[in-house]
Amino acid sequence: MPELPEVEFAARQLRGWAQGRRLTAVHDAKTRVTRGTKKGGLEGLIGRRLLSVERIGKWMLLGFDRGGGLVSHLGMTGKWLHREKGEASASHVRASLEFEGGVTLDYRDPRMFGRLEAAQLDELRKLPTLAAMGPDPLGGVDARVLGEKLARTRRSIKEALMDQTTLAGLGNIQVSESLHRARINPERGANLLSREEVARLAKGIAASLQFTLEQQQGEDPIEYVEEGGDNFFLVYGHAGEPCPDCGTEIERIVQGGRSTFFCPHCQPLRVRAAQPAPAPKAKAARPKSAKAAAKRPRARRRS
DNA sequence: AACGGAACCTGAAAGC
DNA sequence: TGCTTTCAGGTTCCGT
Repeated sequence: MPELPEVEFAARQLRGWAQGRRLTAVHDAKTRVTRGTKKGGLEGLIGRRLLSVERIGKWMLLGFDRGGGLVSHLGMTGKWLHREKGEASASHVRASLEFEGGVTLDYRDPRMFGRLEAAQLDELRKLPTLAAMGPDPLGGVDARVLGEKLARTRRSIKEALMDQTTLAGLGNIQVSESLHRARINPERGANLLSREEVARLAKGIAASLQFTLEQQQGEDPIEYVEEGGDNFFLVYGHAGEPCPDCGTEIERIVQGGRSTFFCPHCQPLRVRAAQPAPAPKAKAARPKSAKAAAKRPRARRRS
């Protein structure tokens, strides 16, 4: 699903496709995606030029001339698609923006967890969620600031990092990946991490975001892991498969109703002296097919 | 105030 | 084979 790297990629695509162009028409189906839209829907933006695309965590803020604004959240399944004139549109398109020069941008969102709302740009900035957003971790995380935030909560580190006021833009995937890189167990108390662990975590977060962003290149629309895209992640979606570092089976647990993936050997719950990795049993290969790699085990039914 | 959990939504996959 | 059930997840809302 779209998290910070995917939204950053989407923002760059939107700039390339439409920045500087004037909006000539909009079509938006009346779904909950555009719920909350001020009267007049997106039509109020017609005739205005797209000046800027800003990313705030997983949100995007599009700035138009004369103070116009459009806020976009991709939810779980949303994505912006560029469509040439005459090209057939995809399924589940909830809104379309037509710009001068034959550029049409479709907002596709099968599960409708996304959101599009037009209003004055300065009004949109005041939306409670946006106003409360924590620092942006792309490009580097201030370990001291992060440590101060974490010290104030007794939640698990997994749940604390999912909170957008801690850092803006981390989701279920990036949190699992970052904790693995930092070798921290997801169930550890956020306020109980050592200074050194927080420093490792800050580095792990930045590294994971950077790595994920590097996987998205070119003009092609993004394919999310859940859709069968390549699962290049270290632990996310790899339950039951060997840890890439030590070969131990990666585990899946549920925290706050969400899946967490981690390696019990590299990320022990109790800090202990370094132990040798279990005898590397003939380094079982990761499944090659994207489908198989993306698959995660279902929760076992109780009998 | 901080936290936990349900609701929202629909396609895909598992279960029967 | 085909119908039914379960599951995923970001944010919001509500109850404790």
